Amino acid sequence: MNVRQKQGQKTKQKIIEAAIALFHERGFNNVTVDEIVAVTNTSKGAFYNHFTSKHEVFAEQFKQIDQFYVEHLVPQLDADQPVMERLTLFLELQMTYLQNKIGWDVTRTIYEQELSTERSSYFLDPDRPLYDILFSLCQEGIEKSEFKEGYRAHNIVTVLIHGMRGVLYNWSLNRGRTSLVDEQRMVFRALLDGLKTGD
Amino acid sequence: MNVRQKQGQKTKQKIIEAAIALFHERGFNNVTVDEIVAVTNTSKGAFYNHFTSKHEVFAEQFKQIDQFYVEHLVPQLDADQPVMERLTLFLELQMTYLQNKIGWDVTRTIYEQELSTERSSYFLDPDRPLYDILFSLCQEGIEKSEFKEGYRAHNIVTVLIHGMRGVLYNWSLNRGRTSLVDEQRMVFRALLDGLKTGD
DNA sequence: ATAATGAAGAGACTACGGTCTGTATCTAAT
DNA sequence: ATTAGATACAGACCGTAGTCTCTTCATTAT
Repeated sequence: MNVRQKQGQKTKQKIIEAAIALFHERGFNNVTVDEIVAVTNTSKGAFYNHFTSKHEVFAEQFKQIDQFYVEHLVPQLDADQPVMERLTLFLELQMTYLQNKIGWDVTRTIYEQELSTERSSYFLDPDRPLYDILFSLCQEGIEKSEFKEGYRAHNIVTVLIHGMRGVLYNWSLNRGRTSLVDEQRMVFRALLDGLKTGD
Repeated sequence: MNVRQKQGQKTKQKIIEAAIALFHERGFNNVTVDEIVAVTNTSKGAFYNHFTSKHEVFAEQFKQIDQFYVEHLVPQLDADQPVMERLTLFLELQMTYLQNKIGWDVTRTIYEQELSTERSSYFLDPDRPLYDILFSLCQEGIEKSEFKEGYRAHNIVTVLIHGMRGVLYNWSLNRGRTSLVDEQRMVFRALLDGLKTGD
């Protein structure tokens, strides 16, 4: 990385940090791009050279979310446990993390952005790590006959993703006034009960 | 209603009809308020006198959705059938209606608006007819022991709403490329299976 | 009949996300 | 060493949602 690129990355990082701090402080919608470039002593030109939109600054911390799942949540899952137990634990840990570390405003902003923008969507990216995590768990679950007959791993993942979306959308809609962890528990208890083999 | 109010309502209606037509024609984001007031020979003043935002013009047709549920879907439910059957049918009819008559762009716009605006939210309005429909069905289901022990009607409604939100959000996100009806079937089969009494 | 009130509406104006053009400077090819 | 190209950045500019002020005129009170 040469001098020029290094300078660019420094500016980009400076903007990210200032923006995230401001968003956290006063909420995404109450922070303007003009303000971000003002406090960082940069310019619109610099900002839009590094990001395609104000929303995209979020993508930075968003990518860290899946990273966190892979690095800190998956290792907590005990491979000796049934897949169902592991799924339940994963969902519990995931939602706890989102509720306590990420917060509803960031979640809301991401959910809003994904709907509004024509640009590339992270939710629709099939290579998203979250999908791999769920897929391999579901695959294993099917092999061990923990799921009802007739389900393909892909279908179960779809169902689970729908559940997550519903729970997270609703939590965002309620501006964090509901308990994400409690609602998640209620929804996925029913969902997983409906998916598992009746014995 | 005096002359003045009558004139006001006439203007409002004119704006609604023109706006809905334009939205339907070219998509919500590609229609500007300036354009709407131009084709209706009105003004920004008139527009914002009747609506608090461009999004709100949608609310008009949105209210018709619940109206439709009450007037056309609920009557199709056979009270002799088990509640579970009726719920399944209701969801099927609901999603078919949304897919074929309302469309993903309108749905997407509503879902986006509900997240973005600080203003009054229709989704959060406890008096929304949809909630009554679901609540009374669930209440009856509990009385007839069709649901697992321990569930309150209120909880089941919450779970169902989460399911709907997830399915509809995802469908909007995919810009109608997935089959809402099929995905709904998959999700709610699992969900209702998990809620019903195991016998 | 006259005056006061206040809603419906017109349209200039503001705020802000995003674009466009221009400039300085680093890098790479000759 | 010189030159051509690329890129980080500055900041003027644009488009559009939403606001503010002002006018008009139906309605109501006196």
